[in-house]
Amino acid sequence: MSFFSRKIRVRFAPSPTGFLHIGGLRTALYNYLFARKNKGDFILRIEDTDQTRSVPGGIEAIIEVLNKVGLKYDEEPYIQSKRLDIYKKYALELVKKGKAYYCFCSTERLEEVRQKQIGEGKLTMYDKKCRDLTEKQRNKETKKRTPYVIRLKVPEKGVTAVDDIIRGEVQFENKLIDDQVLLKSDGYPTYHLANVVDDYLMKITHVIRAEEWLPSTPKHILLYKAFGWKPPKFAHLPLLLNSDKSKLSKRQGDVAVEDYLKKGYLPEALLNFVALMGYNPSAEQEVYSLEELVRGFDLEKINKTGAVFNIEKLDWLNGVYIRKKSLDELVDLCLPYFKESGALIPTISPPIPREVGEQGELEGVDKNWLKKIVALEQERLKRLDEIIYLTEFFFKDKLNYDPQILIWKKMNREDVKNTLNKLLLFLEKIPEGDFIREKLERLIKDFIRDNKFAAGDMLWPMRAALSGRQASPGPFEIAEILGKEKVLQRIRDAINKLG
RNA sequence: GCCGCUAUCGUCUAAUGGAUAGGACGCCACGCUUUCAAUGUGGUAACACGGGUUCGAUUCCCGUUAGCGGUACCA
Repeated sequence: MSFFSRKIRVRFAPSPTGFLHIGGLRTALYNYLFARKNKGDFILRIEDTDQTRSVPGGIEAIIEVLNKVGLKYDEEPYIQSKRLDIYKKYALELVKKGKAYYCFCSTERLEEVRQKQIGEGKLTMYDKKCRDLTEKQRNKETKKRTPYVIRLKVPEKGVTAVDDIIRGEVQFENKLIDDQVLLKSDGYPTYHLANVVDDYLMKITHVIRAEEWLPSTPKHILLYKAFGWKPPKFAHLPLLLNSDKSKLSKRQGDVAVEDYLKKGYLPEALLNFVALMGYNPSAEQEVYSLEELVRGFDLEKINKTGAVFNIEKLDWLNGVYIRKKSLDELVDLCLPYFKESGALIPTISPPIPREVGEQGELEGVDKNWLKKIVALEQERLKRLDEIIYLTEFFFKDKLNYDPQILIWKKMNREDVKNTLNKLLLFLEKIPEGDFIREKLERLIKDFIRDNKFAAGDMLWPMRAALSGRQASPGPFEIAEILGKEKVLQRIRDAINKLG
């Protein structure tokens, strides 16, 4: 950093529409990465200048999600609706300078003008009726208390160039730029005014935002010029897309970060995933910690193309992060899902084998016991919420399943029944204390060998009987968790089912 | 309509004026295995099209096409 250069300052500036959009998360993340990489500041600014669209609790929702995913911002969040007088002051200043003007046109008239223009196949722009009002005309309207807005007096000639870090120079003809409203009739600023004034006041050095803002950037640059301020640098991020390539939206899947969190996507997976939609700091690596992302971050490397949100890859990545968790962490992460599902309510799963561990009981269920269950599914989990379905059969007394699944390959009903009967007799003789995975495995495998069974002929029906599932963890680990009594019970049930 | 942006496997991406265009997800096959998963190995699949520039273009330029974004007293 040279002696003269200012400290890097960026901001994330969402509107509180009720939830944080996944695209917003990516924008926030890139701002964060850029700030951290450059030892700068990352500011949160709430752009709630549309009274009709602000949702109660919207601000809190955004802050909560940012906290949950660990994107820490510097300073207290700035709330634009609390800064109304500032924007008004600056709007008036522009009027005084002759760079903006009062407009008394009603929305009805504006709509008429627009319709007429559409009918004639012309551009839909304000017709500048009030642009050159005399002071007399103006005073007349003011006296009548006609509602007004303040509009920017956009130059009618020339070109405004945006120098974008990601896209290079983009030019816009001034004559195609509308005389933008800066201050609305309700006294609130529009996005354009508030954004420019705040970025100036908050000493923002780099505006990193989504590509949808690129077309309004010349308006912003014109505003900086009108004020006599130096514009920040701009970087317009490629959009996040639905699979049909339209801008990522609800209707085609979840769009709220909160929804992903609820389903059991881990914050680190979400950040990792979203970071890679736009660029990759290296050629081979796919899994990045936040620190690694910071280290490798470079605005110039971001590509220009929109990125389709590919949930399958997110699922894979989330699985990677789940497998990296320690068992203790994972159990804690799964706990809310167990609780919500009611799986832990003892009435549903009464006598279960207990080892009362030092961690104690949890709503009637021993945590060590729960740990064993979670351990079995760790490598199968893609989302935390799947833990419920995956482990359901541990908590139930009666399993409901089609007896057909008990039948392995070319065996028939009778074969399976006989096999299970033999297994039952054998297991009955095994002492309860030997219902430990390794021990059971050795005993049963010996038994299989001694009786010249094919392993699958015995183990498949056993596993299916214990789980009631086509696919599940192996029979020995399930047996250990269920304990002798339940194991025998389930095998008897299976035999009965086979008729 | 007008303005703007963009174009590498189905998807996310890497790289390059000269390479068999690399990785990941997905999918397929095989190995491991009692199933599933995990894991290992291998495979599938891309430079939108047409002109230039150049000894040589996926890469640079122009155009076409397509996609997307914007076109509000919404952000």
